[in-house]
Amino acid sequence: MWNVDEVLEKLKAKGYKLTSQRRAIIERLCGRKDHPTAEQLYNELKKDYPTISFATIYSTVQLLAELGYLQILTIDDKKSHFDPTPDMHAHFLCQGCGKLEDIEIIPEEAEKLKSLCAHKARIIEVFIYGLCPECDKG
Amino acid sequence: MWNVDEVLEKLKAKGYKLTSQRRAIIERLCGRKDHPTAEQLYNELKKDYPTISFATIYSTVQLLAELGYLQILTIDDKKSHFDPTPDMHAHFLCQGCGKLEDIEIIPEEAEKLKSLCAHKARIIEVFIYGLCPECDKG
DNA sequence: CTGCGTGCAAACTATTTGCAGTTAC
DNA sequence: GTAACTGCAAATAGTTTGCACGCAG
Repeated sequence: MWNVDEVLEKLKAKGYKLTSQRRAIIERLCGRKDHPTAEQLYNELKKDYPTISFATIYSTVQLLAELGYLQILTIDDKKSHFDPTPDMHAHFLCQGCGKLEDIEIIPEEAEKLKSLCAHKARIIEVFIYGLCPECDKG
Repeated sequence: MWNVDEVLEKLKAKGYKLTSQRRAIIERLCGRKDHPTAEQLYNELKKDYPTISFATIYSTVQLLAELGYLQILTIDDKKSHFDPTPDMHAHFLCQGCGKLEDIEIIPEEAEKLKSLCAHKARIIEVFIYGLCPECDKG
């Protein structure tokens, strides 16, 4: 898992400006295990940055995705979820309650998946749809 | 791979009406190896059904997804692609040219993926993003 | 000082929805 | 006959964009 300074270094090295908004977004994402949407981030950041905008959030998040620090998940067809954990894992979406969870993939398995594809694979995503134990009961 | 009659039977059995539009959409999807978008289907169907609407296409496609005859792919964050092939396989999206390809997964591998998840898995999707050989060259 | 980044609002676009007319059964 | 389906148009909502201002380097 990356830390804030590491990402800021990289941004500087690539010639991007270190604005307070970018810092705030990176701090907000650092170490998270959940998968916030743009709206969620916006609401959280608004407390400290009342004027922050969706434009800034989307642009920063795209920047982080390009640098490999997060993935923009399209598992939910309504909105994007941001996943700041770079090591490969699968995602489970409960079709009952909409809960989104991480599922571990052993590295060996991940390697096999990568080798499936003759082309140069940059990113692999595994999405599993189903019912979580609670929704399965009801 | 399913055939048209099989799907029509199932619809009838479930109490859905067999309209000419549904028939046309199912016929149009049967045996396809590509992954058309709603717009693509719309343009193709317009030739025989000049009054067909997106509402009908979307609703029929959702119905087919519920019955397990196709998957609605969210690999492309702009629009949905419909995949009428029910056997499990991965999808590759070229980030250069946007080309969408099937990647085979051996059944054994698919089973392993399913067992990753403690919950009841209905659908598994594997999306691989990268560059196709042509785009990788340039 | 210079240009990248931000914030606002407007634009965009794929998909969904309401409703009146139509059709399968 | 009647409930389900269709087609149109309008609504929806997440994301993107244009532009003027502000701030980092």
